[in-house]
Amino acid sequence: MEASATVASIGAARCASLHCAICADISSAARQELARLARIRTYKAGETVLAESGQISFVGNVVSGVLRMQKTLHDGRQQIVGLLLPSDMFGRVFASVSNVAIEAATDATLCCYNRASFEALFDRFRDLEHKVLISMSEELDAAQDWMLLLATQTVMERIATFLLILTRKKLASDRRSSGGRIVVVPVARKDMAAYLGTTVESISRSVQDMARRGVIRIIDAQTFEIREQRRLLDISGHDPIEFAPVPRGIRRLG
Amino acid sequence: MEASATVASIGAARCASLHCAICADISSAARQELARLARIRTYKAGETVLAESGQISFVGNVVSGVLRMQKTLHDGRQQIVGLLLPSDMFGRVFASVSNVAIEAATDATLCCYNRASFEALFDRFRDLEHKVLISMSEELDAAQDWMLLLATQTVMERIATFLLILTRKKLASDRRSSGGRIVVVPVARKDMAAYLGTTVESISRSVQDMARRGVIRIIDAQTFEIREQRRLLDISGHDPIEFAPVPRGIRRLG
DNA sequence: CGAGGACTTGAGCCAGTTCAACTCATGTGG
DNA sequence: CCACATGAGTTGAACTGGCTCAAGTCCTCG
Repeated sequence: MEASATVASIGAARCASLHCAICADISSAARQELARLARIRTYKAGETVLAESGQISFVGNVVSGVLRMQKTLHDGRQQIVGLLLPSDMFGRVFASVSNVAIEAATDATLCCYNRASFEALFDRFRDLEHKVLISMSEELDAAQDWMLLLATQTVMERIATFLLILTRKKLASDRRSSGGRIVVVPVARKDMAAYLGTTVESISRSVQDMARRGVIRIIDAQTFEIREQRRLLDISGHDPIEFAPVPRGIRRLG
Repeated sequence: MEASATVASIGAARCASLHCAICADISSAARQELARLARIRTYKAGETVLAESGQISFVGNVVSGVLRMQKTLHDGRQQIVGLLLPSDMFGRVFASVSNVAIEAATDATLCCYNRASFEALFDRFRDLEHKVLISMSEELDAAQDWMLLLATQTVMERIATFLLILTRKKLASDRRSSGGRIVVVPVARKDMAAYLGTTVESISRSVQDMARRGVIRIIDAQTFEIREQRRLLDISGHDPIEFAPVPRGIRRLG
């Protein structure tokens, strides 16, 4: 599938304009080098970016759309271990083969760097390697949070947590949003189920139940209005502070 | 509890002799610096090394015993997100507060470094920072594997996987072992349950069942003989190659 | 010896799965 | 433009793996 992706190069100026996590907060020299290496790739929903157990020839970050990182058991059961939203980094430095499959959950645009070339920049630009380490650290935190969620929480609690994380991410990315009352789930029920470790049926039942109880209002299958943030927090089983608007360190989703 | 730990400094020679993951495979200059910073701390089973949401004042690696990394929901439910065995690194660089609690699951000896001093060495010894990045990468892989396990596998499958991972780790650490037929679970049932996302009762039932079916033999509650490796693999739901003896990259447990 | 902890075993129950039927919305081609 | 297939989501009903609660055994330690 990889072959089907459209590839294009971009200028240094445009690279900075794409609100890209890697390019942000690094020296302009490093940014220029990155822009030289950057290749824009576009994927249709369902296409594979990196295969499980496949070569990791490039890394990069999401410009638009959503990627899913998923793992599959040999009998077909699968689990999404992370969703990558715009500005999130994907791929893994210093790893030749991937532990997870990375697929486009929606149509997506990615800013990609040849992995070897990207790693080679670490020697000249220390802040780049540091940035990658910090990103990995946040991903690990998120993974550990998710283990707790998968192992101990009910389906309804998981959904509440998921909605709150989406709200927080939205607040963090655009300040001008309408008080964060509207949440758009960026993926279909199937992916939501695979991420939350449950089934589409159970998701449906819990979501409808929350709507019946007035905690949320269903605008469409992907769009919800949060009517009672406080009760959603109670359901999620988390301390309110964990979902305080625009926290000190914005944790990534995947 | 932290205060109760016994602290002692060690000489450069002894540091290398402790088969310590951080000191291995780095320049002798770096190893000397590390030895100067190293402090040996000992903990009794149950003591806290780093508290959840607490300051991360030091990092290091396990010399003997087992640490558990665990997270607790505010209603008390908790989950072990990683077990740290001898030679594993613990703590988190560039993070001031901890996302997980790190506790001694058994009596343990740790080789510790002041976090700030440790991080300061990164400028002079690039291979040290690289080593930390690789270690974090492996921890992330393990976390993603565990998410798959927690979300999709049955309790029996999880136990089989756990035993196979322990077998592989044992094979990797001492070659001279007796064909890897004997597995010693290094923690009590309660921790095993918290790690596998289940209860002590369910563990007990599944283990007894595997013994009844002749897959394993129970020597004592912590010690098992693997009688039919092949069937254990089938139960685990993994490809045999994933548990090939002494694989290329030895993945950590937590 | 008694207390307490670790592990096992039994019985009942329930959250969430599975299977199946249904409603929409979208797209395709004759 | 309609007939029909296809996929996404919802709802219902029955089933079940694993949890909870309770009662035991065995071992260790003061």
